[in-house]
Amino acid sequence: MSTKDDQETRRRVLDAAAQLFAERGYHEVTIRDICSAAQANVAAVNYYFRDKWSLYEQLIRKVIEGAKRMQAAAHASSPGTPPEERLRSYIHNFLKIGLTPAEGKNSWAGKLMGREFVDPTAGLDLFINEVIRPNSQRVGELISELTGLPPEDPRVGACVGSVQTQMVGYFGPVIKRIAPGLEFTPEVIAGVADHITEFSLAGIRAVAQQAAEVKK
Amino acid sequence: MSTKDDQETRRRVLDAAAQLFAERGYHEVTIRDICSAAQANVAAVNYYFRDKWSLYEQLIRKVIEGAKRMQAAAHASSPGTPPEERLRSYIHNFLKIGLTPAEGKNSWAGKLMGREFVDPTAGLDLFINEVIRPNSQRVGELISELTGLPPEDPRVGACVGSVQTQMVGYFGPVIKRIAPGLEFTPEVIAGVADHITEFSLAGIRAVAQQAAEVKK
DNA sequence: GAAAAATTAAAACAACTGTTTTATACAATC
DNA sequence: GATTGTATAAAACAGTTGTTTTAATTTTTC
Repeated sequence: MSTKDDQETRRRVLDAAAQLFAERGYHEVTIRDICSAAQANVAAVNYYFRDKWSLYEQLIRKVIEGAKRMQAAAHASSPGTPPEERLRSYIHNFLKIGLTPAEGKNSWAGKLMGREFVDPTAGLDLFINEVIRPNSQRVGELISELTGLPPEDPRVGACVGSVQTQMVGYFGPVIKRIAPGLEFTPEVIAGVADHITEFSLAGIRAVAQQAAEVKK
Repeated sequence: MSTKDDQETRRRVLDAAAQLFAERGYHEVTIRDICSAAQANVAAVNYYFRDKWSLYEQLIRKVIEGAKRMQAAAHASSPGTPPEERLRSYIHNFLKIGLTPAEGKNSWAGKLMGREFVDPTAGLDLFINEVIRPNSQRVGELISELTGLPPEDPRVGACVGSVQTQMVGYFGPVIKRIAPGLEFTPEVIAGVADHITEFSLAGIRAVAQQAAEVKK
């Protein structure tokens, strides 16, 4: 029926590619790197996946799927939860996905996402459209709820930006150099999430208060 | 005495390189691109600057110098100014350097700095050590003053991170795709700076308040 | 104005990239 | 058991990169 090793090298290539892309980014990884790490021939990538990009795209889509599932789960938190706690769990979840270091099986996914913020490819557009944008909208609704401002208000958009940039900043290349020894253990991640949450909630309330004063 | 065009092609190459590097980043610009834009021969880069990297490094160092002068001027604001306003002018200055669109003569400098956050090279290390780090320290002192916490306190560091990431976020690739039509006019920049300032001041005060409560 | 130095131009180099081709081994199908 | 389809391997290809070489030209120096 099936071959002795039924697409086994295909999987090896896929695994090696995930690992390497997550570590170094799309442009810094060659087909030869991948095939060498997967102990396969140079032609394997073009044989199983049409070309280098299609291989990468397949991985990106996996990441997006995973992120969507995670976020859906996170947003489905008990409907009675106050917006403050919904914001906190959103932030915590986002950081957990992206910062948890590589060990478990799907650890490359978060790294790859972070990579896209640093060394963007066309994959970033996919990611933004399917993950970031819907999330921004929900965060916007949350902030709208917290401030009493309509979701389209530019001040709400600015707050969404402040929340997102604080999170994304932890993926970027600067943090690693400013704080080289920083290990992202679950406790550290939770601490970061708490800080961003408290910091942002205060900022959001200030914006709301100022808006109310202007209106008066 | 001096040549008819006294290193004129050298300057042309340098100008073209600045423009192109700022637009596309180090890796995406070839020597041939530069020389073609400068209407010089392919060998010009290697003749005047030893190699591609040395040319780039020279530009990075110019950026750093300019940024240092700017920051020094910004920090030398009247000594009686309250920390809130010092923070605001710091943020505004940083954004102005980095976001003001290309037209004037030295416009490429800010773009190049932003590029390093997106597509980092060894130049980022120089920039971090000579610009970001000293600035972070001053912002840390500012926040220390605002919160009453010692500068080494991790909570102060977290606040510094929140301020920096909000600013750097506006350089990244995500903003351009979330808000594609956004033009960074002086008014928009001032608006962004004001938002980040108010947002962050509220966050900082919240951290201070929580710290005071814990102590009690 | 001749010799020396500096600059520009054109071509060639060597290394590397993604991809394709060709050949060979192997399993499955009839 | 010959044929067909699939998987691996090795080699070659075509394009691009940064860099160097070799000549020709211009400019400076004496």
